[in-house]
Amino acid sequence: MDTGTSAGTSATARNRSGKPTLRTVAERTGFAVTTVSRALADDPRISEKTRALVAKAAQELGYVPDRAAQRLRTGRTKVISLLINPEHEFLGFTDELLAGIVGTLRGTGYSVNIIPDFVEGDRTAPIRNILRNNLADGLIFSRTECFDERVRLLLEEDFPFVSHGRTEFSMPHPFVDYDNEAFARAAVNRLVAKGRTHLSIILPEARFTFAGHLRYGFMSAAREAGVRYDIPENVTLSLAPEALTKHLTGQMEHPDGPDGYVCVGEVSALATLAALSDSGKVLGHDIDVMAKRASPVFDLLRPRLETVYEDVRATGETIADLLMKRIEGTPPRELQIVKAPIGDFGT
Amino acid sequence: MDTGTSAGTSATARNRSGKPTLRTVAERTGFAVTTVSRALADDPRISEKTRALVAKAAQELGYVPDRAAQRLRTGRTKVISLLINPEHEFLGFTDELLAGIVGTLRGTGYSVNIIPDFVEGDRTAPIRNILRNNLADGLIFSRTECFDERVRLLLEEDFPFVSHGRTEFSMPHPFVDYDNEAFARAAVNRLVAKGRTHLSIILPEARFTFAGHLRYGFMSAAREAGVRYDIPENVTLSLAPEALTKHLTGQMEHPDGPDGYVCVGEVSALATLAALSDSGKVLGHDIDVMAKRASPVFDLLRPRLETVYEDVRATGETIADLLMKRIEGTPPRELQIVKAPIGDFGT
DNA sequence: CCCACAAATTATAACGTTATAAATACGATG
DNA sequence: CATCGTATTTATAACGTTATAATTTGTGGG
Repeated sequence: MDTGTSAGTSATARNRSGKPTLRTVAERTGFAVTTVSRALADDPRISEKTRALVAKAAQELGYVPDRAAQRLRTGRTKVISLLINPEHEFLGFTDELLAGIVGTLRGTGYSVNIIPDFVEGDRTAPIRNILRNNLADGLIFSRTECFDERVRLLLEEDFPFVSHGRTEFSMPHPFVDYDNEAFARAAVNRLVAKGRTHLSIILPEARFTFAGHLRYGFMSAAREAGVRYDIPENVTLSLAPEALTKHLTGQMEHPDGPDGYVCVGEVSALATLAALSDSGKVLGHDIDVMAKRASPVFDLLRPRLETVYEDVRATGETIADLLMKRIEGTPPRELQIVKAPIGDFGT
Repeated sequence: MDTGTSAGTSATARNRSGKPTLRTVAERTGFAVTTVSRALADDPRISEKTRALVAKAAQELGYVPDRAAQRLRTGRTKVISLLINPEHEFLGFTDELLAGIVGTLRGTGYSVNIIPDFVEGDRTAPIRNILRNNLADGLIFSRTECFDERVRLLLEEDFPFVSHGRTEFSMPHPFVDYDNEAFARAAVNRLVAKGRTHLSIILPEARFTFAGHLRYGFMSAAREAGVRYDIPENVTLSLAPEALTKHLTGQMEHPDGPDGYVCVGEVSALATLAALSDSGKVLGHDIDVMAKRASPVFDLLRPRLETVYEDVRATGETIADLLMKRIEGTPPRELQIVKAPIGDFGT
């Protein structure tokens, strides 16, 4: 019986910090701690009536399970680790990815834990640490390489993860990627349609898988269209922005330079616009530029570029979603998604 | 005695997952679990000799303490929570702040946990959750308001935190802020020195403390210089970027519009440049713009703006630093830092 | 050689949870 | 009415650590 009037007056057990535990709920309801634990987990071995009673009492007491205790007992951390890189081709890449991930994980009980992924040196070190110390139930990372050590290690250890970007391993693993080949093709085609005959692109470092996709899409579309193209060696998106600008300016000032550029991200696009300005060329007249944008601030750039959209936030949401499924046991082969470019150049 | 040759062959206790625990180290060394625990914590009650022996054995076995168990026993989580906001006046603000925090916390054993801070609704909700579930040992957040509910709550609960930005409460609390008043003053002075006589600025929403600092610096410097100034009502940095551009374009097209702008961040600066372009005005001729930048990509903007630098990454480092000190007991009054603008306009 | 006292180590319990095994209660069956 | 099987509940132990209290060891003084 619940008196209803004596809330808080009974001498129910409370721990040192005053927070209710399973024991508090047990004493309040008269059931054993084990029963309460099971009732709250909706264990079918506990009768419906008891489950309802316990749920009500827990609610009234404001009981929430202690994460550390659950973790110690079960070995599950309810933590997802995200490896973050300091550098990206997009501005605010991490911001957006994180927003997507965190937004999706909201209400699942999982929290997101940030681990720096300093690209120099051994990229598996932070992962080994997570595995060894059992710091997370799942892992997310980006800047995936063709033969990514991290993927190899995680597959070996059978640890749940979703990568942003594919690898070239034969063994399937969960990933969310963007169709960079399609993007590059579309950009080339659009430049060709505008009458451009000499195209160029600055690629990411070759070790990253998407560099290959971009290169393939760019080259094959250019060949099919029968236009000339240049892909500079030794110049990648990893270079400092000013170095990119300097390179592009030099290229543009050359009498026989490219008249059409494909830009893989915002940094690249800004560098191209700067070079355009520095070399005195006029967008749409001397040169055309097609870019991929990931953030709405791109619309603030002048002169306006023709772009398609890569929704990094949505990517984060999908990644979180797939990771939850992976943790629940869905096989890797069913957790591979390639997102199409959004929108059409020039609209 | 250590045979030296039988590494791994002895039947030392290992837990289910095969990871060494205190017990493993205890059996290996012959000491009690308690002794090992203390030895590893460099407890002076344990003799030097024993400490060395235990340390060596732990090292050899690859022992690392179990976080969940420590957390359950001590109540300390070794976790720092960071509330992140989806919107900011800087591009990649979270990226940079996070990089600073995570970089500094590296090697301290603390990890960073991300909590979304959806500005609509009750901003204390996520914090209450952290307090109730004991999910962290310390808290970091930004976008601090003059009378910030979060600060009030955390002070009340005596929970360690460092805010990015001050409040106007009389009770001291730890914070790291940027001297926005000095920035605004300097920007105004520079515009005046360039002969500008009618200045404007778009401020953050008034509830944020730094809006007041900017306003005060801007207004008082303008008054002292005896120049006209405009601060639009109902137009704040919270508006969508296009709305900002539209507003600014309208202002610039007005025959009696401002001839000098102070921009508080990159979004604002980009909007101003876009408006400049859209209204056909020329930077340096019709209008001058002074901005605060936080990222190196700013250098890619054309036309080039005169800027000072706010180092958000360094801010993150300082915040993490202060938070560690706060957790160790340093009083709040000693943990208040205001960072000066870096660099000089026009250099 | 015994005792007091400090130094060093150890035993025990507890943090809050869940897995395992054991114990009840409840009908239905013969 | 004894018995069995099932449904429901409970007792016990354990996850790996650290705080508290108890014990052992060592040392110098009388």
